[in-house]
Amino acid sequence: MSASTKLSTAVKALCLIAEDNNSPKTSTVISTRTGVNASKLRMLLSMLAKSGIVNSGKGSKGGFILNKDPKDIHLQEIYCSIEDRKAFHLDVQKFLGHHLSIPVQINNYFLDLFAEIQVDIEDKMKKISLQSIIDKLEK
Amino acid sequence: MSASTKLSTAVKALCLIAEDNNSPKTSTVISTRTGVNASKLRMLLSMLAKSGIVNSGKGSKGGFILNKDPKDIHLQEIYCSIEDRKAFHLDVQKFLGHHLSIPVQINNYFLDLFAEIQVDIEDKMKKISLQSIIDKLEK
DNA sequence: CTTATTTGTTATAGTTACTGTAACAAATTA
DNA sequence: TAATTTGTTACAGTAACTATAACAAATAAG
Repeated sequence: MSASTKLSTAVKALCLIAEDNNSPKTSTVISTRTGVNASKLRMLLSMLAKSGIVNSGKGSKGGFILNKDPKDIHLQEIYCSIEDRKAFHLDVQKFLGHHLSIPVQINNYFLDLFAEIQVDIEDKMKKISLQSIIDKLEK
Repeated sequence: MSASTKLSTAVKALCLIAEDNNSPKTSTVISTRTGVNASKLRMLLSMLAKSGIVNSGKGSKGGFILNKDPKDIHLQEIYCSIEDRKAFHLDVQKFLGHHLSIPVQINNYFLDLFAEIQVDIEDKMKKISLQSIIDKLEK
């Protein structure tokens, strides 16, 4: 599952949970509504639980609820919870040349550039709250 | 080869070609200096040739030369020449629900967001010329 | 206490995608 | 005619991803 698919899947799940935050939603219910496998959802949601975005409960009254107001949940936060890998997978090919060779210097140049792009993307995502996405859906 | 690896590899090749644009450089020579397989370089460079960034010549005096001033070659142009796939591979998972279901709406939301990010990245790349990269190497 | 439910995590089998290389026709030069 | 080099296709090997299954641990209910 790519970083961007994970992100959109997580947001789908969070929107469904937000519909009624009084009754926990199980991974099975979310799976039925989103078409995403329940195991996979549990993997994503357990990561969101670890970073305090949702609460999870086991057993017959178990499931997932939001642990924060949707106004206070931002895309960047969700993204960082579910994605270890730096960035949207912007990489360069390693080359074992000496320090001042062109390939090595270009690698460093692009590592810097891709890091900058990553920051830009995360800044953009910091400005987007879960609530703002929910508002757009209700239109 | 990921989009970003392709891009940095192409720039490496172009920088080496730019060193002396009077004598064409063969894929074998560029391969030796970059550590990238010659066949793969030919694939990349043939795409750059199709979009007019380099000229290629076959035979014993053949090889690749730049077809433009490095000041007039921009990263975005290089990127678009070598990459069919839209963007840095930002995707969402398809879901066959009805038109107004949350998963479908979220998919559309993220497709728009990722398209916006793609435009941001390309705008950034439009401002970077091959010459500006070469200048940084000579420092 | 036992049974049912649900998360959290690991494992697994099947498939897809990527990687590096080879191979060779077509074009060019000598 | 022979040597060189691009441009393109093919291919085998490997790595990565996908979807699902499986099950221990925790919780709730009867």
